[in-house]
Amino acid sequence: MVKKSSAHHLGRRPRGRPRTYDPGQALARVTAAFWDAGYSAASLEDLTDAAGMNKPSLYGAFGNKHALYMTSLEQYRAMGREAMREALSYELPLADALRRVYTRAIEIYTAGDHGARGCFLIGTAATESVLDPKIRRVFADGLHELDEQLEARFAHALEHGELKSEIGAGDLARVACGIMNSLALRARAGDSRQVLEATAEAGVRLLCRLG
Amino acid sequence: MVKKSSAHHLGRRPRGRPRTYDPGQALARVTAAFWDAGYSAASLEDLTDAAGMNKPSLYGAFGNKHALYMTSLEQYRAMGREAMREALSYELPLADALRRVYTRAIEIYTAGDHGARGCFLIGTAATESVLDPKIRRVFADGLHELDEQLEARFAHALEHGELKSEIGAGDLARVACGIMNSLALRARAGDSRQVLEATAEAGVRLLCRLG
DNA sequence: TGATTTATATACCGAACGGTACTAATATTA
DNA sequence: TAATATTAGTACCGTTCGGTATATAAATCA
Repeated sequence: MVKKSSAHHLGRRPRGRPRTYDPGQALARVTAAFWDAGYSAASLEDLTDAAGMNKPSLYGAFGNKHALYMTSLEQYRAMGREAMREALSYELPLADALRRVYTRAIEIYTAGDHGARGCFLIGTAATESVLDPKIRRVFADGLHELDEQLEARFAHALEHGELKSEIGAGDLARVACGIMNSLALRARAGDSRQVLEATAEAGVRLLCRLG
Repeated sequence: MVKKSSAHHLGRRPRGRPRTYDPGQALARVTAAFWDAGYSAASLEDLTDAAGMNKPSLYGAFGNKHALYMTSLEQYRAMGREAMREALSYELPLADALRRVYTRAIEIYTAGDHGARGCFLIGTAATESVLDPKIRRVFADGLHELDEQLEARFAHALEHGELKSEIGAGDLARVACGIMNSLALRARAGDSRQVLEATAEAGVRLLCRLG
């Protein structure tokens, strides 16, 4: 694993030969490789090429392939959590907040050197989830975390009279999350940005009882 | 590929040694193996074990691993198309028709010897879709085929005054499809049947303007 | 400057991969 | 029953897999 000595942390160089890579950047490039190919199909050579590191260095920094992937997933979840937190405004009207969420999601899902890749969790962890309980745990946690962020926003809207619905905040959140999941899948399937945006807008209208 | 001689087709035994396997059943078992592990992680040994066939026989019957997977996908799509066609009644009210669609989907998604596996396309083809254009084509076609089945039903409802909405049938269909996609992902993530059913019901209500 | 520490780089390991010759078995046909 | 056709089964092919032993390079510390 990547260990920072206190010396390095304080600005003084650590003892041995210095790294030629930035751990966070290397991990992000590894994530990109996993994102394209999936966990099983991404070979260690793909990953070292992406990271610009050789195998022993990569192993020394992040452990074996499985541990590296788990770390990749955690980094992605942290990014996604923050992106959603920023987008899901409590000051904008509910519909506008949801629009920001979907717009930001579409940005993430359609980026990628080899074309749109959707959501990293959905695109790679879902496949492994049946036979790998640890990956399933992270995948499920990722879905539920978004559920909870959305549920809090819907609960706020229901409590403040911004939205009237017989459907509870939890169920509204799961539907809203589902629409986002669907954007991820459609992006990976190659659907156009226009289709993604239209689907998101229809979802917003249904959820907010507009139109 | 599996070839049937005209003699066999007419009930007369073909010339050589007879098969000890049923091609359709073997393919279904291969599908189950792919469904659990994904395309890349399913080894040829996994597949032969599942099918009860040895490697040369499997190759002779269906071609190489990629061709076998494509055939698997096609068989699944045919099953799914028929299941949706049956469930999506034009005689029942729209909400009840959608309920049947989601109920049938949940049945398929939660079956599986190693736990719920979701949708075969979403659980396995989505991952490969970025780097494999042929798989992406089948994956996208699968999504769009369901879109069209649903769109036709929504268009029918709008035309016959069963549903009033400013949102077009196409967008309604993509949202309805998205909710089903989300059921597939949540099933694979291990969510309970109860959660899946509640999410589906909330989707039906939103789509049909109930509650 | 020599010892120590840490990272890089090469070369290699045994195992598993997808795929295939080759042989044996089992049926029809002539 | 001999010839032919088709399948089943074994054993093996070269390649790639994830992972590691070993040697070298580059820094600090004493």
